[in-house]
Amino acid sequence: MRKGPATRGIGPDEPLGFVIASVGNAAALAFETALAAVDLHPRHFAVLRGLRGGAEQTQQQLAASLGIPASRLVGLLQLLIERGLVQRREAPHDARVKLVKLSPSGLTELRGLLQLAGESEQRLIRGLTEQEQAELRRLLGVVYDNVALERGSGPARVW
Amino acid sequence: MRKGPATRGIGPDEPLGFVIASVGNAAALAFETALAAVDLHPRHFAVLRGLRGGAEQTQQQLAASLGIPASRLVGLLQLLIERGLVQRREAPHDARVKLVKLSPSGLTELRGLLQLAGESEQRLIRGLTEQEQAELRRLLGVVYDNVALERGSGPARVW
DNA sequence: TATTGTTATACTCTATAACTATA
DNA sequence: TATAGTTATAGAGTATAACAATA
Repeated sequence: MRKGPATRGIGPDEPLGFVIASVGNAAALAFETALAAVDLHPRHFAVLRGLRGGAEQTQQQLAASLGIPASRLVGLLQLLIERGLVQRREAPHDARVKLVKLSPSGLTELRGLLQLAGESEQRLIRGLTEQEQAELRRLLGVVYDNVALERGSGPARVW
Repeated sequence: MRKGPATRGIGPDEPLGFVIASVGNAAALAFETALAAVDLHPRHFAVLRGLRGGAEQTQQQLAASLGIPASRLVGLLQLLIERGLVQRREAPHDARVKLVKLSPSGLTELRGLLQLAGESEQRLIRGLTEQEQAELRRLLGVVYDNVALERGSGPARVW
């Protein structure tokens, strides 16, 4: 043998950019699969996550913070409200505005989903020591910053 | 301040799985943007790449190796043939079968695209030493293998 | 009957443009 | 006029099913 270092399934001459992209895609798919077990999609998770602070928000605010058109939020909220995970009421001072927030069971659900995400993640990083995990996070952080630099703001949403 | 370690744009408590996913997505987007400059999409690049060996293949073979339905390959090939990047002929022994391969200019084009990918990648990993790059590759390789283990085969295609 | 490439169909996801009701 | 939420519309991308030619 000649060099040594040992990336097995991955083709050592595979461009690193492709490796990052395909591993990232696989990570997203793994989480999507995990979420499917509770019949949710990552985009619903993202909405719940956007409400994690607990405070009431207008749909405009929430949509803006998620980086999606308000019209798209409508359908996502509909499902979450049907399931009792999100509460909605008319704003007292302006009948046009609606305020949404996480319901108590929505908060519980969100915690469960984060747990789920953690388990999915554990399967991804199985075999890495604590130090290696930290190093991976640090290195990806640099890449993340480079991307953020190249585009206007931070990397786009995954879903 | 309280803890310290220093992933800047990224939120140190962001789950590592999400970090991988969003960085990977950003890498894919960056390459897509780079490809748009020559009016191609990553999926066309993938087809060219599938033909990189130079040997003739049937469309069935090519589609299978790319993991897409043969019907989907039709449109992709159409564009590439129009541009003279791919050549197609009827198989001599079986009139149902068509054989495709990279044209000479297609090979040139592919080399240029790989160059483009390399430059895009360099912008991603800017600031990492050679050693850090190798380490990142190694760590991602482990994650890659974990994913490959979890699902049947290797991580899915990016596009 | 079976297979190759192709076309038709149907479905999902998306953004943008209307629309309504308030202000 | 302007704004919040909603619904309608249109477009892209996809997989599957149907199809025509050949084996």
